Amino acid sequence: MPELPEVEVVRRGLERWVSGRVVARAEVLHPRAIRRHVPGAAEFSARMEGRTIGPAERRGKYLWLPLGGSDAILAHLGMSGQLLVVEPDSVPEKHLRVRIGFADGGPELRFVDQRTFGHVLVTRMTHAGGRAVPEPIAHIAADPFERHFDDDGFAHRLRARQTEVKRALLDQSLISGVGNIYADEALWRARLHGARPTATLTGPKVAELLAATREVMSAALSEGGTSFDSLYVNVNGESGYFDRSLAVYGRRDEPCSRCGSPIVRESFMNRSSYSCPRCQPRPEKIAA
DNA sequence: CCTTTCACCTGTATGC
DNA sequence: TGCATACAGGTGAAAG
Repeated sequence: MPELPEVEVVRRGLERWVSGRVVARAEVLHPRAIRRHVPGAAEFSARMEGRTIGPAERRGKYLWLPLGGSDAILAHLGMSGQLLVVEPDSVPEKHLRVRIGFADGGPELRFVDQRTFGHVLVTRMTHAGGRAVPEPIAHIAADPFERHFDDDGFAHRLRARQTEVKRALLDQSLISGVGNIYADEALWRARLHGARPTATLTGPKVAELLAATREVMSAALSEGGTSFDSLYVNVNGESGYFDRSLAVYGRRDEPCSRCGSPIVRESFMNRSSYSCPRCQPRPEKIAA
């Protein structure tokens, strides 16, 4: 379940193994993997053949490889997507969706995705949020590690929302890169229950939550990303693993490391939320 | 316009 | 054993 730290690990792998190389051919093995490339598979391949891959970039959970001329290969790993760099003659993976070969005859880039929630496409670049980004993600907010992320603006917009704080953290148009795992971890660090109405948070509390978000994702990145079901694999096929450092996620009934109370699991948006019932008390419902 | 819900997808674990 | 069900959950379209 790649979130920002895992995607950043992949970006670094692409930067090392793919940037600077010339695309020779691209093959689409599953149409759903390029469903957001409207012109179709043939155009997808033709669009990148002969072009040189630029430095790998990322915003939140999206990755892209500039092709020059304001084009880029944009990728999202979804739930189970992997970008692998492997020898061209290596056995095709069971869920191989797209393969991109290079003119130098070296290792090829493969997009492998069991659940095909992820996707790849070639797109034009545009300008959004003070930065050149691929057109399809112009609506995605800056992530908290971007140089120009606006902390005060984030606090202001979050507090103006009529929703709960975990929903806001997961809203990629407000802040990008945060998924279910790190949202729970950040909320635990900030001692907030996910159901807390955003409008009741003070500015300093939002700043604390933002700091906690950065801390937990920095820690994950320093250890190479998190994985739970072995589906997440970095660009060279090496699995990232970080779950020992998680305080609450997936730890139902285990003692909270701060107060010893058993961690509880609650259903949320057809997902799971984990929290400490003592450190993060659920806000009382206020009658309307 | 803002917020919430649901479809999309498949492998693994669990229950009867 | 076999079948049904729950679960993992990011995204964006659709609904409210």
